[in-house]
Amino acid sequence: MTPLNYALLGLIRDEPRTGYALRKVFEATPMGNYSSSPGSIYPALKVLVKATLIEGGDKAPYVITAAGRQAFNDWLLQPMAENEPIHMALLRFAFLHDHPDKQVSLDFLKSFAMAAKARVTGLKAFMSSDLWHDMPLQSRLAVEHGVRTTEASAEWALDAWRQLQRSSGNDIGKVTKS
Amino acid sequence: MTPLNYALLGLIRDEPRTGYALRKVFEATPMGNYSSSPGSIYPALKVLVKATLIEGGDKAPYVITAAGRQAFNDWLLQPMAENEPIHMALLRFAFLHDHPDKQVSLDFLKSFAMAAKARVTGLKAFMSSDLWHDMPLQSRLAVEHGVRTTEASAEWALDAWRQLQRSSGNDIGKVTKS
DNA sequence: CCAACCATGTAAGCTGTTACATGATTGA
DNA sequence: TCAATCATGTAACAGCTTACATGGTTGG
Repeated sequence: MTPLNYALLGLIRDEPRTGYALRKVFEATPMGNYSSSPGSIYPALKVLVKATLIEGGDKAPYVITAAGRQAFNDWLLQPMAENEPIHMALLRFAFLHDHPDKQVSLDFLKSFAMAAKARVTGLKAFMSSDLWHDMPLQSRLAVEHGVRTTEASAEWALDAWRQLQRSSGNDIGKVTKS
Repeated sequence: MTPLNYALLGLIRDEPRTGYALRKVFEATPMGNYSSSPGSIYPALKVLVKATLIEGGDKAPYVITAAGRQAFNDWLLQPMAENEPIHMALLRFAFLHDHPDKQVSLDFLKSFAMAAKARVTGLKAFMSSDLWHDMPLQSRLAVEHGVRTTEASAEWALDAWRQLQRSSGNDIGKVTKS
């Protein structure tokens, strides 16, 4: 299961879509990072069908299967690891939207903030090493960039936590949905 | 010429190194994003030798050639494009350190800040679109993350500009170097 | 002497991209 | 009718990773 596979699976979980509709999503939203063009999407969809995570596809929209839902949830529910690429973690977070329990999203954001802070700590450790002092200014500044953006990431997580916390409450409009 | 090729070329330009020494740099510094392990580095070095951008290599350190220096500079001296991946731009910036004219680095930072701001504008445009309002909170927050970190990027560029501006001045110790 | 590190390499495979091809449908 | 868009696909390649293999050198 590649990143793209999960992205596709998630979009299909949200609502049944054809391959073409999926491509449109990638074109129209910042999810475009996850590929785009036919050469990756159509083969990936076939893989998902073979793995019985989705079904459909003869001009009909793809639909997620029970197994697919299971696999997708397993993936979603892991906390963020320190070495998980940030865009991966964000993808997972975005797909937590229809999880019935808001607390899951809140917990995820906590783990996100922890991971980001751990990375900052790692970079700062490097900045105390011998190597650091011998580096030219431009190189040191480039590392600083990493610190700054990762700190911004961590702050975002905290702000997002607060926003989500005071948001309209659990699972509006999806009571007893199968 | 791949990202890794440029990273290797730059490190060899800074000082002659063996393949192993290059691997150590990737292991020991945040440049580790640009690969690591033998399977990528040694083949890449051979490619660079074949392209006559570097020479050496029989247990001897690789050294950059005149053609290599030329190619590397051509790559370095382009301003940042809006769609250039940030880590690429940062790699280029880091390698500007021994350019005799500090102004080049300053100009690059300006283009970096512009590119970052343009991206923020793009994201904000998306946030005014119809799609935006139909997106669930988590997805919107994920997009916000992009805004926050990209803004941090732009601010970094401005701060870096100031720091570089008041730094020790042009080309210390490299007057009349061929 | 043996573990650890120096140093280089290859083979297989995974992901994804680019570029192309195909044909149906729809609106001006 | 003709361009645009819907819709799907394949072939070729790029770039990198993992895992393995190999042999030399050095320090305890």
